[in-house]
Amino acid sequence: MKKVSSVPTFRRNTLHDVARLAGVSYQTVSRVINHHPYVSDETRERVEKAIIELNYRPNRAAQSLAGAKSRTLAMLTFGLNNYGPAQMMIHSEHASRQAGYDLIFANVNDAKLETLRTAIHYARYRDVDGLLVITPIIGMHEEELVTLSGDIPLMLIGTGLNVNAASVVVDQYAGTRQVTRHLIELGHTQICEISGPLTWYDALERHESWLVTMQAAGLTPGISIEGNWTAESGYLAVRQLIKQGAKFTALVMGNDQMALGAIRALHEYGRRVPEDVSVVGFDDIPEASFFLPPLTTVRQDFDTLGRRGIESLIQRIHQPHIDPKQHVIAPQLIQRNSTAAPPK
Amino acid sequence: MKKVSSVPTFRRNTLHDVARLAGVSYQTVSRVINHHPYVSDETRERVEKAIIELNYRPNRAAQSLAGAKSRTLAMLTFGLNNYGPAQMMIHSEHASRQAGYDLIFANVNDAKLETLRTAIHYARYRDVDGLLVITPIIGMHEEELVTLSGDIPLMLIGTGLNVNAASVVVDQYAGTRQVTRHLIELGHTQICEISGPLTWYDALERHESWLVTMQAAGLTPGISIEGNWTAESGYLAVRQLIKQGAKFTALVMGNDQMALGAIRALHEYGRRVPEDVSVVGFDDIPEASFFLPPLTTVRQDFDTLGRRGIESLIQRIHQPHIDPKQHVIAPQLIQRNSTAAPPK
DNA sequence: AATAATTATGTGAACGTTCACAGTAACTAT
DNA sequence: ATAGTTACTGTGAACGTTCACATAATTATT
Repeated sequence: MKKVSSVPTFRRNTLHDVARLAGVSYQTVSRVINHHPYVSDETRERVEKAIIELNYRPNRAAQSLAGAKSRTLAMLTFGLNNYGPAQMMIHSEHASRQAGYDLIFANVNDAKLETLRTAIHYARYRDVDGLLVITPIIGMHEEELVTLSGDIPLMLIGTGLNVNAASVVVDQYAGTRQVTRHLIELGHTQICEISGPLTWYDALERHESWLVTMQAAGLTPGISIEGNWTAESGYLAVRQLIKQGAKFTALVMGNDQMALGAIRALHEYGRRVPEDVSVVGFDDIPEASFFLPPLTTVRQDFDTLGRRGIESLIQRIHQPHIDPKQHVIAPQLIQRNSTAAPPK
Repeated sequence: MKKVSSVPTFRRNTLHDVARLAGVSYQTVSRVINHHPYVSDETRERVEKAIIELNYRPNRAAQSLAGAKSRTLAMLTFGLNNYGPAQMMIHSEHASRQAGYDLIFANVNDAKLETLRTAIHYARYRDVDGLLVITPIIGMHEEELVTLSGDIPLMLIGTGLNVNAASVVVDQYAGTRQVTRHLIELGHTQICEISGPLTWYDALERHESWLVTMQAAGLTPGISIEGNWTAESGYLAVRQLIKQGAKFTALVMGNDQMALGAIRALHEYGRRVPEDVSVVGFDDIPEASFFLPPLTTVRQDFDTLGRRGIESLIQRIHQPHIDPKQHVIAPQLIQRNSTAAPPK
């Protein structure tokens, strides 16, 4: 004899069930759900009671099919392996759910137009109400994204400053300016930089900011080497710097991981941080304060970035006619012990 | 005069459009999409051509509403701030999409039954085909989850060993056994442990494994302190250990971040790693090889964990009658330079 | 050769919701 | 009193798909 499943079959309650219990029509229930005006207080209360009693929740598929909002947002992510994008995603999910929206993800592995086109097309068929795209690298076809998304409200996160689209970004210039000035004020004049990959907005903007800040202070920028965000690339770059006999008393690193690699390389060559060389990072990952020594860095508030992105997107959904605006978030210098005055 | 939007309205192609172009009924198109038998090769080809020409993609909402599979999986995550859960999520997303499923996320902030009930209820209304739940902590009500999920195939990730449900886990016992034996073989006899929070399976199993391995080698386990996965907790715990005069030549840390904190604490007290004290971590985060010194640790393959989770879930969807099975993934000892023979 | 089984295609209904419209009752202004 | 609003509620159709069933064409079986 076959074993019969004892799992109770899930009976979905519908508008009609609620309507029956409340003694109204299904349409009235729909109105209550969607906060329409023109429902009497008395009726609303009765319906709300029935909704709670039946533990009713609207079927998203039906809502979506009936031409209403799908209450779903799509997020296209790029570079999820990196701390920044991953953090943005986590915080976006949170903000999204809090606002009553579902969030579906699609991670994009390259920035080819065709890949993006497919991803957006997919989102359209999903009937999403809005689109959040993490565009950290240059050449992610921002203009085409705007075109492709068509009538779906679009929001970019972590894109370049002054990109002409609705977006939320951190002011990388300001971050690097602060940290570079900090080094200059300590008395450093020989400052090298190991940047992130210059195909990334963040890296390019930090690099430019470092150059500009140095020049504004009347200093000659030291050597700059391009890394790839990993600790290893920071390690290798600093070794290279030392091998080729570069003179420096401070290093501006592309991010915290690269700073970690730099510290290790310096250690191997017997250069103490911060006594011989000052090192600064970027991001303020949770571990940064436990490096040897604790790292001076720039905090990017990914929490705010993700949350603001979602909030602005939802606002755009409700008020599509307001002109796209770029929200700029200020980063914050975090002084710890990896920076000090240069040796005499 | 009102400005007219120049955005071309997105005209969704439907089954009927494809049917018209191919000269068949909509039902036949549906059959082709769903790989039903009983479609002649000639017809199938014609329909497939029409699908490509119109760039047709089925509307998920309609499919879902019509009672078919939704081709959507839901993932309930817990502790996304931690490296492990975040990695699992990223890799699950990837595997999921590769298999043609959408993945929606819901992060759960506590393990209360009520919270879980809400999350699952939500997934049910979403008509998901399967449910993937990250259950890293003890008391996440695994049995209730099985009940609550009812007829929706359920898969747990990162839960306890020997939990009686379909699941994918890493063998934490084996990991800690390897790393502890490694220390013992180097000659250490005084080994302390700073564990992760013992409400987590991973932490508890590693703790037990450390105890058992020590005893099996005829050694008395040193002091054990409970931390909370953060570098800070590792730092504080080691300071406490030193202050209370504990004798140890090796430390088994709950994870890599905690190991980082431990190294810093030891450094502050002038104890060298590994000459005076050996330190081991767990996870093998990307930065681990750039710690000072590079960290000996245990690699957990989160890639495989996430991918296997999705694959097994999809398999369960297709073959629901196969008994739930626990997949165990072996971790791997990674020897670097934070371990050495104890001082004489 | 007739019947049954298999293959191939089509038709109507249903899923659970919103939209457009049609009412009715109550209140306001003439 | 009468028409004109305004507030509230209800009815039928539609969204794009799959399911259950019906039918037509072909092949297998007796």
